[in-house]
Amino acid sequence: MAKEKKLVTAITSMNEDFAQWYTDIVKKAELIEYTSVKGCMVIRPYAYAIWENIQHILDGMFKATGHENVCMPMFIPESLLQKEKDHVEGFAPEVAWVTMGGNEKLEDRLCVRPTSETLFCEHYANIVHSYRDLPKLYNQWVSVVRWEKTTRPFLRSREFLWQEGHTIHATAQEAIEETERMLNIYADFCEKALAMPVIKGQKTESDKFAGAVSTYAIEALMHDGKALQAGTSHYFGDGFAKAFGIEFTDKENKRVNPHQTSWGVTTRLIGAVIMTHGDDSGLVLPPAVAPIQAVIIPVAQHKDGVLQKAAELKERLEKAGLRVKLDDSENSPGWKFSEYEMKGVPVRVEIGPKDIEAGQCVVATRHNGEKSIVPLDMLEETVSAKLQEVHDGLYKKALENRENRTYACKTMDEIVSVLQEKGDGFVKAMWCGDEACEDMVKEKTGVGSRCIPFEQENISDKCVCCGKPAKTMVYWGKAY
RNA sequence: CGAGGCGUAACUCAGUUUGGUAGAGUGCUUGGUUUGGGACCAAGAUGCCGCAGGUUCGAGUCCUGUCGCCUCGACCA
Repeated sequence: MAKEKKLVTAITSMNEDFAQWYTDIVKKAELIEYTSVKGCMVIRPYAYAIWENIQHILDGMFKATGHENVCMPMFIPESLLQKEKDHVEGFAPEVAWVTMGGNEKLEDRLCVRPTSETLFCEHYANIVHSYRDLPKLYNQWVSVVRWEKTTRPFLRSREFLWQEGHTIHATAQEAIEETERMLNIYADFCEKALAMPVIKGQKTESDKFAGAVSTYAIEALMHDGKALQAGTSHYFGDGFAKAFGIEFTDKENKRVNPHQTSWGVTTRLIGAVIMTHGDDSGLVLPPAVAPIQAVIIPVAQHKDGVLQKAAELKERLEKAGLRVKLDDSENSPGWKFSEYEMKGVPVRVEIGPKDIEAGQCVVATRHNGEKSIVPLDMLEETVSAKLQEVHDGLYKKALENRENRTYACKTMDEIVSVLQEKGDGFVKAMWCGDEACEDMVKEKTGVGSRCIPFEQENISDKCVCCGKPAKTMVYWGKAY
C-alpha cells in the first residue's frame, strides 16, 4: 500500500503516538481550549456546532418516538441521593458537593448531579398516580459533573454535556421495549449520522449501571483498536420506584410500582468521531454532523470575477440545503486546503480563472483526497452525491478497521499472542458467566469485557478462562 | 489516586549540568509582489521562564510546595 501523503506537519502522526495525535487534533482543529479547572474545557464554536447537529438529529428521533424534553435542577440533596443503595454506592466516589450557600453552611449538602435518576424519581412520585398517567417519556439535554481522576477532552471530562432519557411505564414489558428501542436509536444514529459502526449488546453484571437491573450499550472500535462505549440504555425494573415510593393504581384498582428506564449519550460522541475517522491530516467529519459540509476555495481570487463566481456557487449550494463556507481570506489556496482538511470539512470546491473559463470547478473529497472536475451546471447534484460518498466511504473504512481488528480466540494464550502480534482490537471469546473468570481474563490478557453482543456466535463450547461450559460469547477489549 | 516525563512569546522548542542583560523558527502587524497543496521580500510588535514560597548580592537555572499537560496502571459516559 502506498504511503499516505502527509499534508500537515503540525500534528503528530497517529501511528507514531495516537494519544498525542488526538490531543493535537482537538487543539489545532479549534475544538476545545483548556481552562484553569482540571477536566473542564471550553467547547469552542466549531465543536459546539458539531454537538448542535448531533442534538438536532437525535432530538428529532426522540420526539418521533414520543419523548418530551424537560429540565431538572442541577443540585441533588444528599438525602435524596441516598435513597437507592446501589446507585449512591456507584456514584458517591465521583460526585462534587456544594456545602455552602453564600456564607451559610448547608444542613443537607447538595451534590452536583452526576446523573438525574433520583431527581426524576422524586418528580415521578409526585405526578404519577394512575395507570392513566403512564408512560412518561422524558428526556433532558444538560450537563453533569463527575469528579474524574484522569481526564481527556471529550472522552472523560469532569463536566460534560449529554442527554439523559428517563421513562416510567406501567409494565416491565413496556420498559424493556423502551430500553431496546433507545439502544436501537443510538445504534442507528451512530451508523447513519456518524458513519460509525457499533456493536449492540448487554453489559456484564459487574459493568452495569449502579441501580439497574440490566444495562445495554453500543460499543465502537477506534482507529487504534481501543473500544469506546458510545451510548447506554438501562432497564431499572421497579427497583428505583420502590426505593423512591413511586406507586400508581392500575386497571384492577391495585397499588403497584411502575417500571423505569434511562438512557444517554454524551459529548464523548465527538471524541468517537475524531478517533474513528480522523487521519494524519486532521479531523474527518461525517457529513451529517459537519458544521461546514462544503468549503469553497477561490483560486487567484484577486482576478476579475473569481470571488463573484465563488459567492454564486455558495449561494447555489446553500439553496440546495447544504452548510457551506466561502473562505475569501487573504491566505494562499494551499494554506486553505490544509486548514479545512485539519477541520475535517467533507467536501471542498475549488474555483479559479481557468475553471470559470471552462465552465467548471474542482470538487475534492476529504476522506480519500480525490479530486474531480465538475461542470458548473452539475454542482448541486455532484456535491450532494460526494457527501453521500464521503459518508459511505467513512463507514466502510471504519467497518474494515473493526473487522481487521476483531479476533476470535479460544484460549487466553491465544488472546495474548494475537493482541501482541496484531495490536489492540476486539477479542471475541466464550464465557461461562462467572465474574471470577471475567476478572481473570482482564488480569491475564489486559482486555476487559465490553459487552455480551446480541449477535452471538459459537467460537467454542468452553469458557476461555476456566474451560467449563460456556454460556455466551463476549466482546473483550481495552477501553477508553 | 500510584509510577514516570514535561511546563520558557500565540505555537514548536533551545537555554537549566556550572546561578550573572530573555533566545530561535513558525505565527501575528504593516507595506509590496504573489495565488491550482501550508508563497516571497522588507520593516515591526509580542515574555510575572506555569503559580507560590525559600536559598542567594543576584534565580528561567538550586530547594520546597502547588497547578496543568502527556505516557503507563487503577476508576469511569
